[in-house]
Amino acid sequence: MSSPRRITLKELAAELGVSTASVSNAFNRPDQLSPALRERILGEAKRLGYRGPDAKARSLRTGRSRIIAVVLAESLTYSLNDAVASELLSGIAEVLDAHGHTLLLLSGRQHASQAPGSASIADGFIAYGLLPPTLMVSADLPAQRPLVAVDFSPEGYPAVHIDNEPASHMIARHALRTPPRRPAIVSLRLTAEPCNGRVTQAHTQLPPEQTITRSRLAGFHRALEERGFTPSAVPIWNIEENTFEVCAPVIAEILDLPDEERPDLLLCMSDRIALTALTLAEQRGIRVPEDLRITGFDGIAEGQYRAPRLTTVRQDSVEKGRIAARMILGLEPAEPRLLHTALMIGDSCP
Amino acid sequence: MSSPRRITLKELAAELGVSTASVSNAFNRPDQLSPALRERILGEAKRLGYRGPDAKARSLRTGRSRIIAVVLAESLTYSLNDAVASELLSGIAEVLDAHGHTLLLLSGRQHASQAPGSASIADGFIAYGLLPPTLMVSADLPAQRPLVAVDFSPEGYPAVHIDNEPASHMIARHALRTPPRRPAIVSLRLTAEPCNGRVTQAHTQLPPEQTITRSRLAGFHRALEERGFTPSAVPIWNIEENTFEVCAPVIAEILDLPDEERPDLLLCMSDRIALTALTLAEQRGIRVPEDLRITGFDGIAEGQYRAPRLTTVRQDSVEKGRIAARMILGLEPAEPRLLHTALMIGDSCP
DNA sequence: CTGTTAGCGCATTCAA
DNA sequence: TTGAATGCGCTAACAG
Repeated sequence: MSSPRRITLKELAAELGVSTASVSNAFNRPDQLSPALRERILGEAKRLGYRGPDAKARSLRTGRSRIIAVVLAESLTYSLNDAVASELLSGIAEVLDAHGHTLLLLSGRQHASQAPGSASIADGFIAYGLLPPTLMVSADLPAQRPLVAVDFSPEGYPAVHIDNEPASHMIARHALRTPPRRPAIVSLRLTAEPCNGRVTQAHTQLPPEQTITRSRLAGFHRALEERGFTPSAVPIWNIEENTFEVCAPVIAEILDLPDEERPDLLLCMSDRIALTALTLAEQRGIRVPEDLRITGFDGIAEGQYRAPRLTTVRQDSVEKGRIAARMILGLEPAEPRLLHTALMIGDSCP
Repeated sequence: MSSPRRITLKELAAELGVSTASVSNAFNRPDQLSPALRERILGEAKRLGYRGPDAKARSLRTGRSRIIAVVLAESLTYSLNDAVASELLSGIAEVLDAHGHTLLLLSGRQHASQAPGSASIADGFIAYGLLPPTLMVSADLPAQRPLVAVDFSPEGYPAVHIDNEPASHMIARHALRTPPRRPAIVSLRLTAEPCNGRVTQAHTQLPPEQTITRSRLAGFHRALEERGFTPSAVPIWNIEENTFEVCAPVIAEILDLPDEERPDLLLCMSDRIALTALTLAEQRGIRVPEDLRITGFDGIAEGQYRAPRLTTVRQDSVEKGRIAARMILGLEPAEPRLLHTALMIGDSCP
């Protein structure tokens, strides 16, 4: 079965006895040729199975591919299963779609090792949570390609953020209205060295521009201080990956502490963490919120459908994606943006 | 701010006083030049900010882009929020990543209208749930590009499926062991005309090759018949989109029927539908499984973490994605595949 | 081991 | 309104 090589524009032109320019125009600039000829060309094209100009050649020639790459910090496998990342992608996809662009998914890891090539096909980049290594080959060089950052702040590029510190302060403040005996914090990727468990003095924390976690922690700490707690005395457990599987053992470690040591308030940095805590607490017969109050962060749908409903901070990740996409398409100025969040008081921490 | 035009391979070669071939080889075929020269080239490249061969030109020249497109039946916005579609994408991404390929996301709709161009950049296609219109420009033409179908069966292409009919039969058989008084079916995109509500004789059903729903219905009906029910007497409600928002009103309609008409068994064609039913039943004080038994389909994580745990059929969408990806990369023969499913007996229908 | 050369398929000048 | 010519940046033959 010899593949009947895809017909080219040139061949189509030859077949019709017209110039390649006319065929090109028939597809790209209808006003540049007579309707009659255009119709004839399009008809013959369809008859011969010519589907229009080849994207590879077209993008080489024009320099534009109508492809925007999204570079994700985590693996695609992980990101696609994360509600927040998925929502971000939804928002991006919505805008790109509406403007005839398509979405290329890259992961930071893959990107670094192999296939450093396919990146340069994109007209622009949206980076989520980290700066793609291939783009910072030499940091002192001027920005070479349009890039918008989401949830981190690389120097020299516009970034879209939510108000992490105030949001965290707000929810912690709410939670602390009812004074806990033993508050605790469950953070997400806070430490420089991977750590699934209790954070100690030995751990160094990631720099604030590399992780939103630091801002969230700052917000928690400010609220704790205001309520008369000593922030440094409040234990922190850390989690490296926002999945049930990774969260569960850490949460179990917390919940299985002796009654007199077990926290009665968990300030969690994501809804996934909070939901895992909710599930494991249920399994152990720990009552929420009577014995244990839990707060989340993100406002993902799953946390609002189940009972008890999660007390959390809602961030609009879809909108974050829309804005990033509009920026990269030049539909709005590429300047730093800060989105606001909303406190959602559910049943897990009334 | 004049953008310092990206340096080209040719310019780099000139700068170094070597041929373009050597530079190309330095990046693509290390064994084709002396380590010394290669090192010199790579060093200078880094110094000048040359990131390697341009993907656009490279793909034109070689004919391959290392990009695989996934064409989704629904909008990207929808698909990215659907657990099953996300899992499929995860599986695909996992394999593509591992082999240095990247993932281009296309939606059937967008694809049809605009940007028919960017599709031809892909080396191959994985179509989920529908045949991309641009690919069937003339059906009688031989298959022009590698394509693998998932969850539907276009003529002339390999397809990856699960055993929908036996799986549905299996779960319905289980559910009917405890004879219900009033069983009902909640289907997903069963009808040719969009319908969110009760399905009547006036509705025509989609042809089996276009929707897996028909197979699932057949499985349910076979089990009903075996248990002495008249399939045609069992009411069907249909839902067009697998989201809480769209499911909720239809489920509400069912649950708000007078007690003596309300079904006491819901055979749902997706976990999302079943979970919505679970949530709405809870809100109404309808006890599951005492007053209402519910079965799902898919085996998504969300259904297994919550209480009561969903009785469902688990399909491995991730593996489905892996297989499709391996086929499109030529890592395994492109022939029809049928994946098996597993009955998961939870609390919603013991 | 290194250099020269000829396109990949197309969009866009410019001339007719 | 149409056609001929040029090269986008690169890789793969081939020649040296």
